[in-house]
Amino acid sequence: MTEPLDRRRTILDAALACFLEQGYRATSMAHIRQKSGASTGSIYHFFSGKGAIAEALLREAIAGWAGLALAPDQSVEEQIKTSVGGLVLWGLANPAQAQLLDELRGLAGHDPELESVRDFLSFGQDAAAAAFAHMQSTGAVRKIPFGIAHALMLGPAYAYLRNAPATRPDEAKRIADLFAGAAWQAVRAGD
Amino acid sequence: MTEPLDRRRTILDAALACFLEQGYRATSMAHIRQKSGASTGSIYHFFSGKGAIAEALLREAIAGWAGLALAPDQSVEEQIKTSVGGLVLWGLANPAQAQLLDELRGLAGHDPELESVRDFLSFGQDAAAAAFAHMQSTGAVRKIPFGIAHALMLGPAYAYLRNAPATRPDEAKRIADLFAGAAWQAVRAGD
Amino acid sequence: MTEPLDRRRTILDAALACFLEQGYRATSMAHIRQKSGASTGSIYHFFSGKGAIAEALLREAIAGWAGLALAPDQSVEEQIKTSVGGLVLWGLANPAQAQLLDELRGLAGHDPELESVRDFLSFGQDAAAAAFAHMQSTGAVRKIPFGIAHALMLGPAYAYLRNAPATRPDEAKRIADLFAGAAWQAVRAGD
Amino acid sequence: MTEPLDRRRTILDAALACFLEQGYRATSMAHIRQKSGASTGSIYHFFSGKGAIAEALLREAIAGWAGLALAPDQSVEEQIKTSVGGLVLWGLANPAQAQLLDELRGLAGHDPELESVRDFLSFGQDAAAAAFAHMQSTGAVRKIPFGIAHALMLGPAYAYLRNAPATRPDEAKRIADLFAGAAWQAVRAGD
DNA sequence: GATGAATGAGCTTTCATTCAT
DNA sequence: AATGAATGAAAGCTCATTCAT
Repeated sequence: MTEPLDRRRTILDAALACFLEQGYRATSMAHIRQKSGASTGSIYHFFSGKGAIAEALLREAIAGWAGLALAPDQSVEEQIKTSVGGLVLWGLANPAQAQLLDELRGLAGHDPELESVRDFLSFGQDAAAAAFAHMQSTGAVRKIPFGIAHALMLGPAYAYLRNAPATRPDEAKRIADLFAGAAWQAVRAGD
Repeated sequence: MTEPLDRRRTILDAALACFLEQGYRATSMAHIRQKSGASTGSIYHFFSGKGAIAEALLREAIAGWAGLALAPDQSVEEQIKTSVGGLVLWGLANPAQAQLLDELRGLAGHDPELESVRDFLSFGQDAAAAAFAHMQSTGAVRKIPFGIAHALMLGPAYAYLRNAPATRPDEAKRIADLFAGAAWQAVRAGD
Repeated sequence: MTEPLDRRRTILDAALACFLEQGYRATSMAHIRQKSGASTGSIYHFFSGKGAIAEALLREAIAGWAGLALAPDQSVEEQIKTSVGGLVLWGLANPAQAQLLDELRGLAGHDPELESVRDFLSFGQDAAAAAFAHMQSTGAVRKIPFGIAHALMLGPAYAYLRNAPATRPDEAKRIADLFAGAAWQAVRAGD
Repeated sequence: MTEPLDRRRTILDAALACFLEQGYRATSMAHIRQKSGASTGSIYHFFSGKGAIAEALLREAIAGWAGLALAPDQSVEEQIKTSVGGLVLWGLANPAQAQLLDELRGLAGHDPELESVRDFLSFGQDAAAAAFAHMQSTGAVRKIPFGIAHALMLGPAYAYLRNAPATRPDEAKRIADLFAGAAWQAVRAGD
């Protein structure tokens, strides 16, 4: 079997490679076509456009990073630290995907072809906001608007990952703990 | 003289208006031409391209925000709080410019036509790194790499300003203090 | 049996709906596929292409309108009035189909994929020409080329139906009589 | 001067040639580009799109045909005969342009890129309607809706020109008179 | 009878930039 | 200083049709 079983998979892989190499904007459908070996029509048979490919990749990338809200038996402190630390660990282990995520987050605000990406990301935000509201109701975290809390917790991680140098796994663990600790300090209920 | 004295000014104003309305990427030279009333040739007489217009606007925007390193007679705590708080105050008072700054920061990493913007921004980073190194040498702040410290201090502000709601001046002050305080807590020398 | 007996019928109905909604040119095979629920392959199993679907629909539409030459025991005046009046009545009662007929008549002249439609329509013309030649041989109508006579008789009806407003049945009868009378006046043997 | 003075003119001429040869729909911007020798950008510098080129050509074509309402000192009968006969004479003398007019009239109803053509044509209709209303107020023509009168007067001419055979000038005069006479008979005030 | 993946030429349009005047 | 005509590569996307299963 020289022919790949799943053409859709081939296209996604090629697109991811292109996006990581040159960025989303600089990647044209022609690039993806050449890299994947699929025809133009085949690509559009599976995806409605460039934005839809990005969205599919983003869903996969984020599925690879555990997600903000999970493990309900953890303490609030552990939940937050796990979320933030997990993001940093994932980002340092997958720097290219993290940069893609960052680029798409930036572009989604302005680019109509990334509307579905915008919706997808804001959906994640809503879930996080709900989880945080619950934490506030137990008195575990500061009574501040979610927008501010979110910025305090994840802003440093996003900012760091944007320009992070290559990092060895053991270092990555220490850095992740550092950001996780800072996030907790920033939002824990005041003394 | 019905003709404005400074054509260059007219072009910059028109470009800023376009960038704020539609974003940098979605703004074409034709848009700027129409909004400014200047001819294509005139625009290229003053600016070498779209990236150069963006850079000029960015320099003006950043000049409007005091800058990281200043007032050498302040304490380290005051310096950091002033820097971070000042960024937040400026961003809440000039939300459109703050969004432009954010968009350009994101694009500069990938877009060749924004190379000079990238250089300009990284120059600011270098100055900030030097100032932080000095603070570390006095023992006032944690001994962590500048990249991490920078992310801890300014990451939350950048993240918040990206999606910040419209804010009244008195509220803005409180929010700025909140981010300034958090930045100081995150990097002050450990207890 | 949830599946309809006649897939061909389903496809024709869907295609007609599409053509009426958006016009023939703007309707893609994909539209027909979606509206009909049939697969691409199924459509091509029954029809050799988009033009063939149009032709099939046109045959049905025209079958619904009695046709030019009929009822040989009528007087020439009645034959002509019946033909023209019948066209107008049919067109006002089926405005959407009439518009489709008009669109296809216009396109068939230029579009290679509508060659069979062109042939079909010109076949009708030939029959009408023969009938008219017979009328001329009896001295009942003017000795003018059929092309001119045809334009005089049916031109007004086609022109009116193209933009006709919605019409109540009783009004339609009066309008049809008006066009029928004018057609007869235009081609009857001169006084 | 080998270089044409007016690039816009060159483009229009090339476009007209293409439209007449292959029809509007079958003509691509690439065809116009090749035939005119102008670059893509140059074409779009002068025209906002294919529809705008068609509109410009249509305005010229119609300007070449005197127009419905003119010479106010003519009798109503002369006005109508001049209009209809003039259309036929023009159409037989310029069969290609007449076919283009016909094609565009047909397409303008459905094609969004011909919206301006539709507006232009309906504007002409409005003027004709006003002129006809005036004729009705003097009692010279039948009291029938303008839509019907318009179809009676011009429908035959349009229908004939669509398929008209090549015609010698002297024959054209006779045919034009025939259609003009029929138009007048169809709408003159009843005896 | 039926499916839908695959094709690829072709489409209109955008755009930053150059340069003769 | 200023003009605007001219450039042409590149973009995202459509679509009728084919064919192996």
